Amino acid sequence: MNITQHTDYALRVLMYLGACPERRVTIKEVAERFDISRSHLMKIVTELVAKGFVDGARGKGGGLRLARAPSEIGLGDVVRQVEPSLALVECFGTQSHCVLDPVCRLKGALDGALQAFLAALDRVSLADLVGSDARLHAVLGLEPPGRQPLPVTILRQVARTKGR
Amino acid sequence: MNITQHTDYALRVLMYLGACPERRVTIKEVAERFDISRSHLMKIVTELVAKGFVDGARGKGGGLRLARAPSEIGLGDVVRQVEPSLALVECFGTQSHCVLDPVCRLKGALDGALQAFLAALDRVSLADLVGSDARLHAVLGLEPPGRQPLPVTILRQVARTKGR
DNA sequence: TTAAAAGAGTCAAATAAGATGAATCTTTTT
DNA sequence: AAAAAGATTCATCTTATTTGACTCTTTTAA
Repeated sequence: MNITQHTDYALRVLMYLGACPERRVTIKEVAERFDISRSHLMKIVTELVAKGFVDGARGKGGGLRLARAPSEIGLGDVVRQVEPSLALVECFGTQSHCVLDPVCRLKGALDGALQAFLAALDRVSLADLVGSDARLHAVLGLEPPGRQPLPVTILRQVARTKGR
Repeated sequence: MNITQHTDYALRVLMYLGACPERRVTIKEVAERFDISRSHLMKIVTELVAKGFVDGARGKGGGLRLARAPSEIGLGDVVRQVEPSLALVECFGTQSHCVLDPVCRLKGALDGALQAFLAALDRVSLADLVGSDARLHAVLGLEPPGRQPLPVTILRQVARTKGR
């Protein structure tokens, strides 16, 4: 059982944006920081924009920022909307092929567990993940909140050393 | 997010066995009833035997039966032991490649949700799934509890009509 | 008004996990 | 001994996911 990297990265992008509330962040910057391809990350971001989590601006000086306050972004919402499928087993779909289906209580049990899973995530917001201290900034190589823009050239060098 | 069919079938096999406490059931019979290949199902059963959920007997007159009472088999246990991986995201493993890892609270949130998921399953036993009524027997085409052995020839005919 | 920055979209390919089944081996009972 | 039944091994097929190149569109700043 796992969630897709797609969803995983979506959550991490939101964390990155939550850590930089004072400016717009470009996809390129995030891609280099996380060391993944820009094209790949683009799809994730595009979806986050479409689903209303992120506000994207085009053109020179554009970039990304959270569309809502971090405290208003629940992890459960993100997972529900971004994860491609929450059908734990085949029979969650419309037509099951299993002979047990008509009387099966397994489906109900699994669905209950799934709801418990999502409910646990609902209790956590992006604000909880980002926190108020500067540790996240430090790890991301960002300035403390309220300082100058990011020195992109340095980030590029960091990315180069791993080569991708 | 999904659990593997492997785990799904493991649970269904246990349900089948739970519905037939009075006799040993062969893998072939279960495979035909669920319309999946014997070889495939074999691996699932072998694992259930190795993990102590099922008691398998070889030789003529052999077959499968539950190794414990249905009320003593919790769904959480089964999922924990049978599902190949419960690492929701990459960073659950030993070495994460994510820059956020040292300060990441996402991992904790996801793990909390996973524990809630498993805890919900812990509250359900195989006995809860099988129930005391005859509905499961009916769907499986089995005799009501305490009657003669299953007419295998009929089951074979049923399986043939779908061809596999 | 034009060039550059940046996001959006399309397409195809590479991976890897999972699912599948054939063939053979081993054990046990009649 | 023979048949029944589970155990093991091996190879292949399938599919979701991951990946990234290439091109298009929008928008801002000079």
